[in-house]
Amino acid sequence: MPAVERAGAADKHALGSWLEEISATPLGEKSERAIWLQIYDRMRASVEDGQIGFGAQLPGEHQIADAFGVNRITLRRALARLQDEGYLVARKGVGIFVRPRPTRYTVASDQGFLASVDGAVADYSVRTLGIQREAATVMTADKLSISIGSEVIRLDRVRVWLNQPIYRTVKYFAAARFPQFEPAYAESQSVAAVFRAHGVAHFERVETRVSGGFATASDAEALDLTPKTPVLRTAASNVDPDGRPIEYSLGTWPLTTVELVFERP
Amino acid sequence: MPAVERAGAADKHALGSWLEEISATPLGEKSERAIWLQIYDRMRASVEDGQIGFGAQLPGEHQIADAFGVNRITLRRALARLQDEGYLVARKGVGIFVRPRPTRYTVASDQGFLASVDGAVADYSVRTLGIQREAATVMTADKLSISIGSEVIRLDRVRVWLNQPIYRTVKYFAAARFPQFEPAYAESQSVAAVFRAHGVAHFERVETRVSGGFATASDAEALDLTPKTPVLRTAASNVDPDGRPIEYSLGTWPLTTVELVFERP
DNA sequence: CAGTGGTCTAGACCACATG
DNA sequence: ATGTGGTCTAGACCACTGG
Repeated sequence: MPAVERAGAADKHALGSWLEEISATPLGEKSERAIWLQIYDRMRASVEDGQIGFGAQLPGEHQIADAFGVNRITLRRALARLQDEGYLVARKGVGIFVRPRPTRYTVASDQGFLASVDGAVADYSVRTLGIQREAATVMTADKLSISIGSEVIRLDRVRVWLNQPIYRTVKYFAAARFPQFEPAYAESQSVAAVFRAHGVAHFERVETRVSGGFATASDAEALDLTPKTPVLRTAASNVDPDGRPIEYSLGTWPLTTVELVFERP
Repeated sequence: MPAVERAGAADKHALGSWLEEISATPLGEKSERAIWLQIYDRMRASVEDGQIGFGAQLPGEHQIADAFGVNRITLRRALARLQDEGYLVARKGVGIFVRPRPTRYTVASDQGFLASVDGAVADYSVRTLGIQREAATVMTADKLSISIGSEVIRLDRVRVWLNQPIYRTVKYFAAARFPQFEPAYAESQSVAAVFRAHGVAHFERVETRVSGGFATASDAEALDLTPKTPVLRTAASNVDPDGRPIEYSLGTWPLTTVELVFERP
């Protein structure tokens, strides 16, 4: 299911003219700039200028390739790059869609999410993808200071901005520490509320690690991205006032749509 | 010029057998895993196991494709991914080389570089790519709290580990603040020493921003990467004890070879 | 079922670096 | 002059999704 409803039939007509417009001017010599890069330039500008709306479905690849007078493979290189940058999503068997993305998105990683966000708080929400109990792996056991195999709660969520997924987090908690996790979370959809319900009034982020990688299939599904697209990954640990770890959180962000800010307090 | 001298003629023979080995077992059904991914798996494992040494030149693309019995384009998808991950570098007109890369590389971004590094300090060094004076742009003027167009010093460097570039930084300083920058830097190759020579004994990092992008041509040259490969970018500001900005630093890191650590002090 | 994107082949020409 | 990687074409079949 698309994060944003796809454009209706009325927009389909508009897309025909969009394709005509964008492919009207002949492409330049390939010696100056590779053909696929020229197509990339035009399509990117077209998306950024809003000539084609968020959520709209593009014409088929064959059709676009024909309009530009290039081979489909050549066109696909341009599309691949636009997908890497989060402008487009390809859904196999369905089509290619314009992916809503902020031109730039800034979040201070050592604060709570809503406190650090630019713009209206009302535009943001959270979508819970899953919550389940499982056995602690070597990594989660280490990060939560519990024994391997003991029960952990795994919470899979996506932050949403204007109906568009911004980033995904998979959070781990020691089940023994939060026996009422599920009901408390169901009420509020808030981890901080679950903490409060268990007597943890404050918590603090002690460490954040940032690395890069490529979107897994589940990343792609959660973030409305094409699989294997490059992403930013974060790993963060939160501790309670006594310094005991209470949360280990893994984040995945589309590579080029976010800027993480770390400030010295 | 390669960062690591390429393997000599003796290794060329070894590479012939490397190719025979890696392509000996027939590829599986493409329905199970895409052919290019199967080739990617094998080549990556081969590089990680050290079956092919750092700096060695691979056989030509046509030759590798023939050995696997696949089309060159199919092979190139595997190579592209390996380049994205920093395992290989392609040099147009020359060949493809195994790129030395640490399996994982951890650096605490709010400390000095050498203080934060894993392993022997002696293995690390810095290579200065350029140092020049230019007019402050809107961005650098803002970050250094100086007026647009006033003189700034631009220092372009690469951090090197075991002869292999790890990351690139482009640093900006207000020229008025450091009149003796070039001679002081020439002596020590150290920015901290330049600061000390101008009476700045201590400085502090106040902010680091992390984002993602793709290697520019100069990034690729400095880091020994294939152009357009995904990278991590950092932007950091350092201030003197009075809180005045003295350095603005832009870093570029191969996407998957580094982990940045931000700790709460 | 028809249409989509994903993969693969078999060629070809080019710009580039090196000997 | 030769060999390299970079680009592009013209086909083809597949798996998947939706009506």
